[in-house]
Amino acid sequence: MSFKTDQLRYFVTVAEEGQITRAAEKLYIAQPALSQAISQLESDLGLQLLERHPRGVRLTPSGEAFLEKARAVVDTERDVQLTAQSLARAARGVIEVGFIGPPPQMTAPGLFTEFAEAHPEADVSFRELPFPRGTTRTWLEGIDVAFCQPPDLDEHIEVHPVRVEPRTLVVPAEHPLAAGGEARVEQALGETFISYHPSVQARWAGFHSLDDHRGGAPAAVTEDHIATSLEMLGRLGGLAVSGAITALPDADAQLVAHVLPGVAAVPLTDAAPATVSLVWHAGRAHPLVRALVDSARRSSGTG
Amino acid sequence: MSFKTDQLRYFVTVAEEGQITRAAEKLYIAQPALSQAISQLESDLGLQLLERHPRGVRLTPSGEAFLEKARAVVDTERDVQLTAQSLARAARGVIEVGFIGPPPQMTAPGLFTEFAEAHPEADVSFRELPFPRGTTRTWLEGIDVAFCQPPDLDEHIEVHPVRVEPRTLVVPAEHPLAAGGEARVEQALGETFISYHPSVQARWAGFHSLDDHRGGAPAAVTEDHIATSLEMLGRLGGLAVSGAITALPDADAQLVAHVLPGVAAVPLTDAAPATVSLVWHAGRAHPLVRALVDSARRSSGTG
DNA sequence: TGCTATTACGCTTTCCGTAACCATG
DNA sequence: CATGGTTACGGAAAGCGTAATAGCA
Repeated sequence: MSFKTDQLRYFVTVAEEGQITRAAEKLYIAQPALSQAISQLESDLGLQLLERHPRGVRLTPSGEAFLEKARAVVDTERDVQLTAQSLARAARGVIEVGFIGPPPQMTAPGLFTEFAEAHPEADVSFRELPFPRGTTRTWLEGIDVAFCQPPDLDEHIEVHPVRVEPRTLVVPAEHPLAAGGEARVEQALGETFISYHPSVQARWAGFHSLDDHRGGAPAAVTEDHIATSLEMLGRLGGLAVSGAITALPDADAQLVAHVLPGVAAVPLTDAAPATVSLVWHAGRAHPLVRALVDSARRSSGTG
Repeated sequence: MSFKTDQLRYFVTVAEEGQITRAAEKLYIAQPALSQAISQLESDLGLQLLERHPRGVRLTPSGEAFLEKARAVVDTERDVQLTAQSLARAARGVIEVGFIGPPPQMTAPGLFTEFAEAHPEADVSFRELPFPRGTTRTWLEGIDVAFCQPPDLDEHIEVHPVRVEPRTLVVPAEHPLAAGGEARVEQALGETFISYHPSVQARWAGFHSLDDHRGGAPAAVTEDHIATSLEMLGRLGGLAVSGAITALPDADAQLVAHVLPGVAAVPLTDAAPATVSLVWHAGRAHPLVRALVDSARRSSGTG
C-alpha cells in the first residue's frame, strides 16, 4: 500500500544520475541493493519507470511524470526532517546561528549579549557557513538563522537588517586607492577583484566586486575558487602579491586590515551600503529565532 | 536518517483521533504496534510530539508544528500514489470513467462511441460514483474522469461541459405540477424536496432542490440520507407515497419518468440549466483523459 | 474495574551486502 | 574486456501481533 522507506528518494537519485551504479555510490548503498529497490518500486506500482540500457538507464514517459511527483514528496519530507531538527534544538534551548566573515560576537556584540541576557536558558551555538550556494534554503539546512549579507531570497526566506554600513575595499597598503583614506566607486571599477567559487550565488558574489555598480559589464577577476571566509582571509594575506582587491562590509574590512599586515581598508563613499542581516527560513517554527529577531528589532529601534 | 515507512501517516492519524487506540483501529494495526511506532518516531526525532494522558493523547506545541508538515508529506505521498495508479492504468490502456446517474452510454452515447472508435486500444471502464462528498480530489481518487453535474471545483480540478440541458423536476404523475408539461421555478419552490446524506457537498446537493434560486432560504426537505444514484432511484420509486420531489438534469429525469410508473418529468423553463460535464484532476497525466476531453470538445464544436 | 498507554517477546518480512552472472559497445 | 545491470543468497533489523503490565478515574 504505502511506499517503502527510501524508494522515492532512491528513484529520484537514479533519475538524476541516469545510472544505477553512480546513484548507489551517492546513496552509500550497494549497487545490487539499489537495482532491486527500483525493480521493487516498479513492480509495486505496476509501472515501468526506467529503460535499461547498457550504459545506464533512461526515464520512460511515465517515469518522467512520476519523477515530478516523487521529487515533491522527497522535498516535503526533507522539509519535515529539517523542521523536526529545528524543533528538537528549540526544545533543548539550542539555537544554531550561522555566519559569514568574522564571528558575530566580534562585529555585533551588543545584539548577542543582549539576547543572551534576555534568554539565559538559550544555548547559542555559532557556526561558520560557506558562502551561499545552491538555493538559500538548502544552504541554511541545519542552521536556524544566519548573520550575513543577504543571499538570494527564495520563497520562505526572510530577512531582518541588523546594521547598515559602508561597503569598504580591502587593498594592499601601498595601493594608490589606500592613499586618500576613502574612495569612490568609479576609482575602483577598473581594478581586478578576487573571484569566488563558481557555485557561489552570483548576486552575493557580485556584491564584493561591485557588480551592482557596473551595469552588467563583468568585473576583471582572478581565477580563485574561494568558498569560505577563511579561504578569503588567507587570500587577503597575499593581497600585495596579486594586486587583486575585494569589497566587504565595513566592519569586516576594518577587522581584516587590523589583523593582516600590509592591508588597508578603504570605505567607498558612494557605493550601495552593506546590510548585514539576520536570514532565516520562515516556516521552521523556532521560537528563539523569533526572539533573536525581536531583539534585533528593538535595539535598532532604540539605537 | 529517513522516516520509516508509515511513521508520518501513523502520527497524523493519531493526532487526528487524539487517541492511540482509536487510531490503531482506523489504521488496521494492533494498538501496541502503533504506540511503539510513535515512540520510535519521537526518539528518532529527539522530540516529544505527544503528551500522554489517561484518556488519550494531546499534541505538544512541537507536535502541532510537526503535524502541519507531516500532513503535507502524507498528502503529497498520496498524490504520487494516485498519479502512479493513473499512469499504470494509462500504460495498460485503461481509463476509469466515473458517473452519477444513468450510465453515460445511455445519456451520451455519441461521445463514448466516437471516443471508442478513435481509440480502439483504449479500454474504457465505467464506474458508478457516490454523490460528491469531502473534497472533490478525494472523491475522484481512483477515477480518471467523472461524467456528471460538476462538484466543488477545488484547486487542480478541471471541468469541460459536455451538454447543457434543462433542469427538470421529477414529480408524481398526479402532482399539480405535472399538469402543464412544464413549470416555472416559482411554482416549485414551496415543495418538499428529497434530501441528501449530510456528507454530500452542499452546493451539489442544493442544485437538486433549487437552492440557487431561493437566495439562501433553505428548502423544505425530507429526512432521507441519500448518497448514491441507485438510492435516489429507489426513493423516486416511492415518490407518490411521500409527495416529495427533486430536480435532475433533463436526460436523467426523462429516463426516470420512462422507467418508473406513476412518475412524471417536468422541465423548468426558467431554472439555471444543468451542465453535465467531464471532471478530472489536472496534474494526473492520463493521456486518455486528454483524448476524451478533446473528443468532447470536437463534438460540441461540430454539433 | 474500565479505559488507555507501555513493556516484553517472538515471528515474519524487508532491506542490504557479498558473490556470481549476464549483456553490450 | 570494461562498464553497468540482474540474480542468488544469507544475515541483521524493522514491523507487527499477542500477552502481560502499569497508571489514572
